[in-house]
Amino acid sequence: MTYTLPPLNALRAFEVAARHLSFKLAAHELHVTPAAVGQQVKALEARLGVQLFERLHKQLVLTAAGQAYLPEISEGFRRIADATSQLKPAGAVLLQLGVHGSFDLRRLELAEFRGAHADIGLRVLQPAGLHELIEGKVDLLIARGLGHHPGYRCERINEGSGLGDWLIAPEGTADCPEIVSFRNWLRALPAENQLANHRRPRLVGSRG
DNA sequence: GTCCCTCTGGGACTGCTTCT
DNA sequence: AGAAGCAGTCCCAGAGGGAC
Repeated sequence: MTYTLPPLNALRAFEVAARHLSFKLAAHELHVTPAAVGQQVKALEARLGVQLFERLHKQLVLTAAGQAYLPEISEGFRRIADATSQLKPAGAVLLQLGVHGSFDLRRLELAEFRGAHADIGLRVLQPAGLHELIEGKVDLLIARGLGHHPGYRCERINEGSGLGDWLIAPEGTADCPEIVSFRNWLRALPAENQLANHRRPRLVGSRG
């Protein structure tokens, strides 16, 4: 069977730009310039013969065609990501976690995570910050004092503590299975673990 | 002046085709 | 099978337009 497909790079540019409704933010996520994203989208529109965005002043708006197209394309990319992660042998999926310098890794009980998720290879880089995340040196980041950042999904780790540790992942990969697994693992940790960094760790031993 | 998108020209890279 | 040439693609920098 032969598939009639538009360029996948152009589809990806469309998907990200549609999520952000901004070429600039899309470019930030894809690590290219806004001009590159704009060209990809324009080329896609030309190829399809359908206008996907309405260009307003300082704002992108999805046309009806774009709105109809986006969920299908997003679902397609999600399926590809899922299929790829299922295809890889155990441990072949490498999740690179960046952690700010004052974070106590013993809070995370990483050895237990590795034991529970043998299919995910976990590598920790400390210290690491947003710079490492933007450069792609890490896949997700535990950062302090970075509540919101365009193009990235930011979630509080220690909810209600009043202290500022955040889990940050690029919007485009925030729903990847391995990142979802780690996020769920983090949420399932006991509250004392999540707060231990700021009280002083009382976990026995270092298993990280 | 600032912000965001578009356009243009050019360099770098990729992949296909042809030749040995 | 491997090397070389070439065309197409991709992306960037910089300039410009338009609205605030």
